Amino acid sequence: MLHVAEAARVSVATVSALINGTATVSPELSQRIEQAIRDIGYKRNAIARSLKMGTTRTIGLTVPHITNPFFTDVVSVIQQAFDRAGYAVMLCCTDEDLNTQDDQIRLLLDRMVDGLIVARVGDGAILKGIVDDAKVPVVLLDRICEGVDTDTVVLDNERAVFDAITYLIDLGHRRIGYITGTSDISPMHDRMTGYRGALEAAGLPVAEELVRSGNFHEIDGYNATMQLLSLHDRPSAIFSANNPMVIGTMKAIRDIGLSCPEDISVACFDDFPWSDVFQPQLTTVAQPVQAIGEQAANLLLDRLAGNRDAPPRKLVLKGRLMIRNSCRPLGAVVQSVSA
Amino acid sequence: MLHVAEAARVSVATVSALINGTATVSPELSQRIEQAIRDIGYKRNAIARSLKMGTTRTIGLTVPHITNPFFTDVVSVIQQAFDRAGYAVMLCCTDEDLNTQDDQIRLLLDRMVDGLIVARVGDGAILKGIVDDAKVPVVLLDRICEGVDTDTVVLDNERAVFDAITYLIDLGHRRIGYITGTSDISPMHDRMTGYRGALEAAGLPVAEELVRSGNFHEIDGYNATMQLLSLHDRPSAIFSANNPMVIGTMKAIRDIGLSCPEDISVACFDDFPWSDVFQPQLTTVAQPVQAIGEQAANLLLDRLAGNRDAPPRKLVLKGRLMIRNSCRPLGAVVQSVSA
DNA sequence: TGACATGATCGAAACGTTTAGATTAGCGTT
DNA sequence: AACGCTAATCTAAACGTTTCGATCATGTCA
Repeated sequence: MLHVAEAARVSVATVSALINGTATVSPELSQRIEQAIRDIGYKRNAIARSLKMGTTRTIGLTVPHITNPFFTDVVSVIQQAFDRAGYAVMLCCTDEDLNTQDDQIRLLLDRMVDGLIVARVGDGAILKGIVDDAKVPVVLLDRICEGVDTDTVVLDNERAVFDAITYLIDLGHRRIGYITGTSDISPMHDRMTGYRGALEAAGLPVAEELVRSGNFHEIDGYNATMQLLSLHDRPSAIFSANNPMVIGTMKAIRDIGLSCPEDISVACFDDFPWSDVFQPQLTTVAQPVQAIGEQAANLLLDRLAGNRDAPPRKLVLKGRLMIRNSCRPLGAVVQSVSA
Repeated sequence: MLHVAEAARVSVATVSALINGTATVSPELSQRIEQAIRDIGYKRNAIARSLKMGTTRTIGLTVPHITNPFFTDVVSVIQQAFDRAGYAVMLCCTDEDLNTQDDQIRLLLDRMVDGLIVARVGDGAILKGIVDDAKVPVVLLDRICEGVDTDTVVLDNERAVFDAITYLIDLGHRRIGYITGTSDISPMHDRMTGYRGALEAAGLPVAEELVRSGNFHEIDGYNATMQLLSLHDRPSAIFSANNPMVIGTMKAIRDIGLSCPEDISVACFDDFPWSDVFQPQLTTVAQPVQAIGEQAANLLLDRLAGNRDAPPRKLVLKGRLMIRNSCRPLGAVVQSVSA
């Protein structure tokens, strides 16, 4: 900018005024300055600007795994929304690890991000501190965090799983295997509650040997399914509370020589693009990814636009059961007692 | 930092020296400073540091669509690699649009990213300028860019498709539909060359009505497939040069009442996690995503580590044909003349 | 014609770091 | 006792912006 000012024989203040339109500058000088900018190929240094202004027009986004199709979609939507608003997005993957998440949030804050969208957080100490100190606005996604009071958008996980399990019960299934992630994060907890709730509502016992938990990855789903299928009284249906793990489930079913839905019915959480073109077409609980991403982005953009003092807003969205052909009716259909 | 210095009754220079270890500071002062840092909860401002140092420890990454599973995986790998190295990653999606890409690269450069990984670029004017002016190191991914001479990692697209088409020919297919993206970017061009090459090598004619191009999206694949299937002499196999488009292909086949592989064989570019658990299990050309991401990251990290003057390095990786059951043998198997 | 508002421009401080060079104190040599 | 050397610390400039307040010319009104 100094060079531009010199070339145009004006002060840097005038150049700044012209660029930002913060003051009127005469047509004559305007032209000289614009010419100089072109000649020199001047580009404003956003870092210096950020330092002075205290804002970076950058937000931080952390998710557990970008390869989980739910997060892939959400990241995509959020990225687009902020792109439109002129913000850059710094992306971090926490690998479901709390320490990693804290480190990354620290990294993002050091870099002075203007806001944060955090998906699937555990009870991160750092996060709690940030939100309490009200340094930058934070939006929580997909997960409620104990004692952290800030904008949040989550799914009604309990209801979604309740509906899915009830659907299986209505089909006549009585022994329904359930595969969950580690239950210390709220969606997993709530989904589990939905599972138990549906069984209880139908007057069915909750058999603990039918509930298996893993660490969100395909291999965990594989192992869990292997265990379920080798029970002497094996389940007639399996619900996987996590998308990557259901791949493991399908592989285990295949490897053990069974087939879906003939021998065993399968349903899972999170829809994916291929779900209705291949066989079996998986019955899934679809999250409204577009809405989730947009709402999260809007909440944060609203705060960034200056609406700092409004009380925390909690959005709870509904999942949708996508019924396809991976679950088969079992004997006589019994009506369950649904809420 | 000023507050810390005051609290510890030292100069800011001493604080800086301690934090960065750039000079020895006495145990006495060290302790006072560390105490002050804890008391105040001081965190170094990375923006001010960047301004002074001229480096942000941030890189820019642009891809066409993060929802394309190939890019999802590559982004994931790259993100991890830079995370390990202490770099932040700014992610942009170009939606296959050249102007968008130029805008985003400009945005990233304004923010003083230390380096750039650009995937699937067209002949972006901005990009050419950047690389030529040698401001920041750039690594090109998945795509060669005319006249831009910089580190690159690409797949041997021609060979990969050549092999896939040859496989179909070996199965007895003679009329093989081919669905491509817009052919102005090199992978699409090279894949097409592979297609034609395989047909020619087998002494088969290239029927232009069997080649359809779309704009990378599912709907384009759907439309293209509909056209191919309504030809009076329809193809016995379809190869889709892009992953999202093959979903459209499968849907079109289903909607028209045919089935794969019984009525029509299908293969495509880019593998995905579900490919071997559902029916039909798609035969695909798998790219070594892990290696591609890691190599790209390493090339850039190497430049960032100071190796600026080494001549541009071009890495060409091999695809792998994953043969599954979506392509069926057709009549007598004929040996093609393969290179 | 003097007072005054208006509009255009500029000088300089500030944002929070890093770092070169200056200063000071302590200590061993001669 | 004067000297130089080393180690520890500090002062101040710089990075590239934005912005407050000052300056100055010009036109308007009484």
